[in-house]
Amino acid sequence: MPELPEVQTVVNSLQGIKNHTIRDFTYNWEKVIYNMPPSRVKHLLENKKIIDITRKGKYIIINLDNYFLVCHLRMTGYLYTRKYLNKNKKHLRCYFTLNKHKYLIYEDIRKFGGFYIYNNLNILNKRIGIDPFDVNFTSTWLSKGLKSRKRIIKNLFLDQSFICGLGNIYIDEILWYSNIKPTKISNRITSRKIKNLHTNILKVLTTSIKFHGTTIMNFKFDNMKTGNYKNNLEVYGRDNMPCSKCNSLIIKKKVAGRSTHFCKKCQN
DNA sequence: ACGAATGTTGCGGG
DNA sequence: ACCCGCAACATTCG
Repeated sequence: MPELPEVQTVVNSLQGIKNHTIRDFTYNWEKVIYNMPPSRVKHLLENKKIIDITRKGKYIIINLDNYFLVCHLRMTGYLYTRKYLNKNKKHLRCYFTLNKHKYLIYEDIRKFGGFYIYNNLNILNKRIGIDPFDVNFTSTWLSKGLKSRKRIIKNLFLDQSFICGLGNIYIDEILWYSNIKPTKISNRITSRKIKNLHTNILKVLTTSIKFHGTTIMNFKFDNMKTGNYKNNLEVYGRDNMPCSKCNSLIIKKKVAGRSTHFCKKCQN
């Protein structure tokens, strides 16, 4: 569920804990920290100050001075801060007790998400590709990237080591705006279309951030708020409904093992 | 009622 | 290089 706009929405909603200090860590699910046993975390992060909260791709990065607390929400993770803690929440997986009587709380229905704790961001930066809001993400960069590969465009965009932050929903939307069919091979997309594609990536993501992302089923931020970009969706979830450009019906079929929505007439 | 599908990622294998 | 299938897990949909 959470793709770049949703993750950015969460990051924005967490800015209030900047300059707070971690006092304690409590967990009730053993695998909530991907890269170490959670029993070590309390000692490691105690009294660490939150310098800032940023994002790369779909990763939330909490800078703790000499440590980085990195969170990935996967499908159903909720990360939020509250003044009070409800320990009875069914899907509460862990929480950080901060000073000033605040909590940083992590819930996750499906238990796919969780945290990494790193000394630096080398591993993360090596694993994931360019973020669409990175200044180096230009249409020239995109053009080189697409033309040097022969990959189905939907697969390529799902590959976070190429571009990070796009997922199933926004890829379908972006390709529709760009008149590119999801199965198009990357090196056969014309330069003119690539230029337009680059613009549409930024446009769709920026607009969605303005609407606090898309809530289809599970996405929530700041404990219970939902995103409103859903009303702007042109193809995702609109199979058998008319394309707003040409009126023919939106198709849904599996591409890259994922449900993919597109207009047969507009996208080629 | 039960199998399929759900937005993600990382892995092994072809 | 690249793609596929699957696993991690809980809930909802048809």
